[in-house]
Amino acid sequence: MPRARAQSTHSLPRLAKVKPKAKRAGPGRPPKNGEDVDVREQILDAAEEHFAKRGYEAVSTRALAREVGATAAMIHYYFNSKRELFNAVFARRADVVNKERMAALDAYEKHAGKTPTLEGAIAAFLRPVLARLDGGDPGWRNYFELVAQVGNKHEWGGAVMTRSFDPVIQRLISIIRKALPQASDENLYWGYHFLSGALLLTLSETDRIDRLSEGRCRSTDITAIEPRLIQFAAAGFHRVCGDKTFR
Amino acid sequence: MPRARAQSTHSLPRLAKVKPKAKRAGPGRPPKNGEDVDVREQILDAAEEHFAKRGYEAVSTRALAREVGATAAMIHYYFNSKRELFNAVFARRADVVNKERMAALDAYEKHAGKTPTLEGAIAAFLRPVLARLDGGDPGWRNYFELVAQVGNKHEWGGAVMTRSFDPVIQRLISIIRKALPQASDENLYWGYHFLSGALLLTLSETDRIDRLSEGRCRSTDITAIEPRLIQFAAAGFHRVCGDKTFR
DNA sequence: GTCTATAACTGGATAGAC
DNA sequence: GTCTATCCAGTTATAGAC
Repeated sequence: MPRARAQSTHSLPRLAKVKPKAKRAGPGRPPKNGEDVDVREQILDAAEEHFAKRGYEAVSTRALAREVGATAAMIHYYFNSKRELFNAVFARRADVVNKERMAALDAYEKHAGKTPTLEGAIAAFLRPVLARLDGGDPGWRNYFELVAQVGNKHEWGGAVMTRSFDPVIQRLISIIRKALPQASDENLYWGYHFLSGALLLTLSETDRIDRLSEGRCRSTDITAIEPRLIQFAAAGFHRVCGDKTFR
Repeated sequence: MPRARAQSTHSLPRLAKVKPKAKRAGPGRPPKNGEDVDVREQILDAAEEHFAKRGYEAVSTRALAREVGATAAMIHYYFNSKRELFNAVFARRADVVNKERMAALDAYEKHAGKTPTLEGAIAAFLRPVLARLDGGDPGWRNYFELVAQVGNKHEWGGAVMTRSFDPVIQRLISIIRKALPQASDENLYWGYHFLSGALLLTLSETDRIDRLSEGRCRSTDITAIEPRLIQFAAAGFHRVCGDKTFR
């Protein structure tokens, strides 16, 4: 039962606080202007980190509040409920990465003209994600860890991922279809399913492969992963979509 | 929801304690002998189902107990703690599938002699898992869903998966190495990483691909997935392990 | 906007009767 | 083995002071 949030007029004259953090925040759409890192953003960051590392259910709003020096009441003030906080976390960076991916795919298609390659399309699709994984920003790494978990969770995987990422994936598949004009839709979608699994496991950055390989591979080594994933997936698509037994 | 037994029959009719249990179970090491479907097994089944569908943290021991007509105290009697219950759930079927996979790989290597193929080795590795996914047993489907979640969870993925599945994976890689004698260990492990991701997403059985493909593909359609995954992964391994730029 | 206080409830775990 | 009763720390969420 969503209640109305407090509506504060743009008031300024606040009692002198020891710590003037935020300018002001309206309901759900707080200070856009960007100097001080406001509480809302800090809550999103903390939630992102802990949802990713320990799972949604394992994290309490109290603990999140404590971490950013606020109280649990503040979380409800900004987000109404824990579940809506999760949705806000998930959507925040999805918009960014979707735009970038879409632009990369557009640019690639333009550049490739009528003869796009699988490798080129997949590379354009992966780059915006892998670049941010590799960039050292812990916020993005946490976010992608969370995506990996959600994508492999029966309860949430279908709906949440579809809502957030479908258009850009259909765009990718439309380019691959040009590279493999003889491929059936069924085979194209299965190809994407396998690529998606490989990518999600990469995003989760468990140290599984580190242990398995006794240190030869590191799950954070994007420089090693990126060209290999592109080639692996491209070869896989070719085989699946070209094999007569599947047509 | 095939819960076999009705609740509140806990008076007596079924178990006459004729069974001379070899020894009285200590905590966590309960009745080994096996005619009657005992409470311990029912708890494991219920835990498997709900941990898989909703996640470890979201499930309470109380709710599990209620579902099988027992009390929360019983869970602690058998398993000592919630976390040990999880470990028991995870280990129970891992042993079964590991034995079967190992046997399948042994049989394939024997049959293939000195010229094993990637396709053959991967098929032998996948079959014991996909057969049980396809078999309609909800227990196994729940279990594999759980594996998919754990495998993509940063916190548990590395340690839990390693402990449970490493030997059989090393066995798989040793056969693939014979099929690709020029491949570096690094490339072999990355190849497995991608295959593993594709498999885990398949195990999670979210209806993601169903939605994305608008019904053309169904995430439960093992008959469609199995040959495609084999070919996709085999082609991917070939490409990654044969590409000079990675050597 | 941010706090304290508290409502209303659920969590895992244990003691001890039978 | 299985139950009831209990402990108590923790949970989300809300009310209302400032």
